[in-house]
Amino acid sequence: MSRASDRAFEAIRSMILSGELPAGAQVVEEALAEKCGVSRTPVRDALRRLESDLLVVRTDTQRSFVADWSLDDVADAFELRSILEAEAARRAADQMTEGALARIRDANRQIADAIMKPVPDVGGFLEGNREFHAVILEVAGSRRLASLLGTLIEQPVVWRTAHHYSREALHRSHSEHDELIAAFARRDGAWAKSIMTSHILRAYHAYADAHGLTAEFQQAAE
Amino acid sequence: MSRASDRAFEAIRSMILSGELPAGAQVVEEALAEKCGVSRTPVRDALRRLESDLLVVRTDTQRSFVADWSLDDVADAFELRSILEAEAARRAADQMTEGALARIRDANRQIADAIMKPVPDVGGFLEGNREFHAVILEVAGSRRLASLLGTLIEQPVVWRTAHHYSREALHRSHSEHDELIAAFARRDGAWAKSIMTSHILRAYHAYADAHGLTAEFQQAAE
DNA sequence: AGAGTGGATAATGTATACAAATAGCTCTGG
DNA sequence: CCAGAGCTATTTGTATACATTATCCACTCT
Repeated sequence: MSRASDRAFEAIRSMILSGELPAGAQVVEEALAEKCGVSRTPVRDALRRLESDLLVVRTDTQRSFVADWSLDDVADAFELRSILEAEAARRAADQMTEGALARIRDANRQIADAIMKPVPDVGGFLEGNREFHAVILEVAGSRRLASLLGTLIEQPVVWRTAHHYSREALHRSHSEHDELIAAFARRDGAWAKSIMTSHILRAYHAYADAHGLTAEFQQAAE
Repeated sequence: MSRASDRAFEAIRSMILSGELPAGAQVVEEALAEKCGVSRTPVRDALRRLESDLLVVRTDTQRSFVADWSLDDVADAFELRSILEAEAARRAADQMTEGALARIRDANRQIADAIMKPVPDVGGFLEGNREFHAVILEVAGSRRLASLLGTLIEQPVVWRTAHHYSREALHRSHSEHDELIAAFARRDGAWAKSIMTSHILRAYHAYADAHGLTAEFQQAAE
């Protein structure tokens, strides 16, 4: 990870996720190269990787821009997630081990800690949430499925809008995780699948609500 | 498409799909550069793209190899396909238009032509099959879903082993397509979904059978 | 005034040279 | 004969210069 292209990748990625490079902004190789203190070569490499992570898009004439996901795109991503992860939950319930269950419980404990604070620790929530879902995918067994999903799940849209989730949404998410844990503990695949489906859809609605508000705020500010 | 990196991409891709670069073989930038008549720079670009298409994998120490999909990996890919495309079929049935239906029928007619020949035209079959499924995904409406699936569906494993499918498997596939068309014509989503699920699973079994035979032949030849 | 053309500007594509890292081999010591 | 250290050859990473292509703007011609 000490390679220049890796550093450039991380740097640009965090610029995008933090909003320093806003959605739709053109990304210019040389400007980023200077900013990262490397030459254009590793920056080009990093941009290709960000492109396959769907964080950057290129026009037909090779210009690169920060991906600007439409509401429909996001809806598609959530729908994919709900279909695939529900199936993963079903399989995970069948193959659940005590060790994995413990890791899942730990992840949800981390989420509990994060949301109990006076000011919710959104970073902690997201990290716990990532781990929670990652373990389920891992137990479900499909490595490629897991990596594909990972790309979608950690998309910047979700990341950025998580900060707009309401306190209620965070708590509801936590208690739904508890329900999933119960389903896993009983090895009840059908139950797990059903809960996961509504869990993801609820997350989508929380996103849509938050985004709607954000859009209004932005309009009002102009 | 006249860029050197595009030409390199196509050239290397066809080397892989044709078997000229066999699964598991190391791919060396400079060797390919010379072969393609370009410098290493566009070859590096092409390799990154092939990597995100899952045709090339890299070790932790940056060496690149032609992807060598295990039977389990292929099973995962088929499973993903069955889950996602079944859902797509359900949605496509609800939103089917006459124009799309005509394209689907055309695609299956192309398949019929290909398999009726004295020596089945596998290339024609694959092309018709690609179009058949592409239209369904298109009608289902999710662009990102479609592009993700496209990557998986056209994987080299499937491509290469299609030549080993039995005559019966090709004909069965064609008649299952006819059944799907009937389901679409009736706008019967549940039916379409159910047929699609078994259609994909049957394709997987055909693959597994063909692969098993191939493995035996290879062993016998050594 | 508007459409279209031309050239200046900015951005990306490509080649090449060199640096760094990895893999494979030989040689030594036990 | 095996294990391990060190060297060599191979391969990839990075910087830089130059070529190519796209964009933008001013200018002309109708």
